[in-house]
Amino acid sequence: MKIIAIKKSVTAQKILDSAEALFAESGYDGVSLRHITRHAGVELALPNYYFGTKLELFKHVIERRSEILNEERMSALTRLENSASIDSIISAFTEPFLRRTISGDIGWQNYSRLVAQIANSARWSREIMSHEFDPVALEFVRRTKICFPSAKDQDVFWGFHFLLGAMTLTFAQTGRIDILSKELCKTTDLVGIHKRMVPFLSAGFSAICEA
Amino acid sequence: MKIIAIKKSVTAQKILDSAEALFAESGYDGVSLRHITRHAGVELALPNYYFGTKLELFKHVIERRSEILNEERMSALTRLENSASIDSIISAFTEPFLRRTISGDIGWQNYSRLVAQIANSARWSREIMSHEFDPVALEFVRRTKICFPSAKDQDVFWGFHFLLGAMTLTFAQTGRIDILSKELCKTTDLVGIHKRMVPFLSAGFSAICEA
DNA sequence: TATATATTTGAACAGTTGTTCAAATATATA
DNA sequence: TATATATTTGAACAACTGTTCAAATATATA
Repeated sequence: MKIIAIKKSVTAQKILDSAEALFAESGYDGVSLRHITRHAGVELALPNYYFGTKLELFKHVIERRSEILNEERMSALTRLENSASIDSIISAFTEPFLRRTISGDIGWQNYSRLVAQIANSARWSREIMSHEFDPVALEFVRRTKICFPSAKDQDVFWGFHFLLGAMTLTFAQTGRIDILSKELCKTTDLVGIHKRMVPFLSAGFSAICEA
Repeated sequence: MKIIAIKKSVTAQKILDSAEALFAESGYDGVSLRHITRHAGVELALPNYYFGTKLELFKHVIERRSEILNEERMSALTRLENSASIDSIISAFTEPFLRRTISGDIGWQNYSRLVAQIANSARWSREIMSHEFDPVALEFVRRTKICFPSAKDQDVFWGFHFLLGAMTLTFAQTGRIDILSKELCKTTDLVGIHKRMVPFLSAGFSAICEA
């Protein structure tokens, strides 16, 4: 089965959509191929026909949108001028994810929740996150170093790490903050959150990267 | 089975330890009762005897250490003077976790990884995180509000949210940052990370909570 | 020591798991 | 239209799942 065929097959896309939604809700092991095929309205044998094993299906789910996200982030980063502020560098990294997630596309919302789980899992983080997202992450680090010429490399890497933690939990949309704040804060208000997140992270970077 | 009996039974503790280690590695659905009992060297029926269902066992694993953590955080927060800085408030919240995790106790390291996954999972976050950790979180918010009198409640809640994301990913110890930074940064160097994390988060809070 | 309670054992239950495959059907090619 | 390729079907496989329980054993109590 070639990639071109998968992209064109509506059956393959239905399987990916259902798998994405269910994996986002219950994780890799919490979902069976029968759950996925029932949800997608297709036969049990079809995931194997298009994607191979369950694990390969899982990786296809991740890759389908990481390709898009990587392109958008990379082009946003390279579009910055050399003297770009830390605010604009952070935004270049976080905004593509924000735009996709708030677009109303339920698929991107599921994907966000799924990535949050993967990023915080020892089992998946190295295997999937590193493989999918490290090249763009390194470009982010490179641009941030230019912004803070006196910063040590480690400071920038740890800054990125804190950014990633804050960002993934935000896009995970767990709803916990809604309960904690007695509905004062809404998990779904991603635009409002983003307006606070970028200044929060910018100040954090400045604090540890400026000598 | 009474709680007192569970705490005294070495079998019950062996089951909790094994469950904790395996759940941390592979999540709730990635681990079977047979994995747990084999790992613990006990019979399959014993988790049911001591804890009931698999889900109840899972919750016992979480509660065992959340009780300790909550007490230590709460007493660290109440020990602060009224004019405490944001640095000291954040430290009061994050240090107990740090101390336990770096103590060398592998159980606490497993617990940290497990909590990170739960906090970023839509399925578990509301059910478990809110129930276990919200009272202390609200005390953290209350103290932070005193620190920033002009801050809106929402700003403080979102600050806490970003803190939680950065902290959980840190204690998750996924090892991804080691790969990204080509071993320049070490996931296991929690003391070094904490020294950067507190200033990072303090500056973030100040940025969004000061008028 | 005799009796009551607590714990452990080993097996069984029905249902679910990922994966495979030959046969059937649909679609494209010549 | 005849032939080749792509896709779908429905069933089967062995292994694994959480839960239950009566019987066996160990421990405490009187």
